[in-house]
Amino acid sequence: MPELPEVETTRRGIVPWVEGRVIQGITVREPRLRWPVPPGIGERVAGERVHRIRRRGKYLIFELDGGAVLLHLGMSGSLRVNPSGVPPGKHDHVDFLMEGGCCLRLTDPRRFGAVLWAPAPVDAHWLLRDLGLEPLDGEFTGDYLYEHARHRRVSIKDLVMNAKVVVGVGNIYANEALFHAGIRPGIAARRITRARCSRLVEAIKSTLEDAIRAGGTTLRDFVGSDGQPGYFSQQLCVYGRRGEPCRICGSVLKAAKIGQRSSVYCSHCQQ
DNA sequence: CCCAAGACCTGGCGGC
DNA sequence: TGCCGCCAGGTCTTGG
Repeated sequence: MPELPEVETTRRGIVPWVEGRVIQGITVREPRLRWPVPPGIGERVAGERVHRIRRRGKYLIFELDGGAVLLHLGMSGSLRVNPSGVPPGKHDHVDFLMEGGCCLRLTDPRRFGAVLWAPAPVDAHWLLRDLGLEPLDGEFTGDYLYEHARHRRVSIKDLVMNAKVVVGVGNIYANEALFHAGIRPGIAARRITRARCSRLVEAIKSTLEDAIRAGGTTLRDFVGSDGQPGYFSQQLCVYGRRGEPCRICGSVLKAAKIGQRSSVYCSHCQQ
């Protein structure tokens, strides 16, 4: 379920093991991910130092000389640091063998993840170039959201999940942020006032920050990169709580399909 | 350009 | 216990 907080938690977990170290080689057991893992990627990156690991939306970017490895966890991916020599499991598709002997392992049962090479300038890569603002960036404001919302016929939930507007807001945190902002997920974006856009932007920021602080949400198959689960699931107000009482007013939470995705909301607290 | 729906995959769950 | 249909974190692609 990696959304932005899970990806950021993963990034922070692997930085001490990867940043500043040389990649000795890559083992690709299963190249059939969202896009095929490029056949020559091992030769391209072997012997290169990872200068920095940064995040853009839900992409992890390993910056090397002359380009970067782009990594996406899809819907079911996770990255772990293993001591080398741990036998791979069925869904352990790619290993990065690091200087010092540890092994960064990508596990992804559904294979919606990606491992790609992006030549410099990395941000011009076709997967990155059209991405919208980072939600935690100061440029992401109520006015920015309002300008993107005011002529759009899609629901406000679809709009905040649109990566061309703002990155990193997936189904879980869209539901949560709309609850905290008191906005029904199915309302047309064009009907949201500037003031409510501001409230929603603040809710998106605080929800993501709280989730990062908690180490992400634990759902089914996500485990933090250090092998420990995150704790944000204990703070979820609506996601996965259809039929349960609202934590604020006690009303039974309702569910609806919006833009093909399940949405849960409180019909009393959200208007 | 905008929007809705389809596509890619596997695994877990509830129901019978 | 076994099988079947449904559902799930994402997001690119297609067609209207």
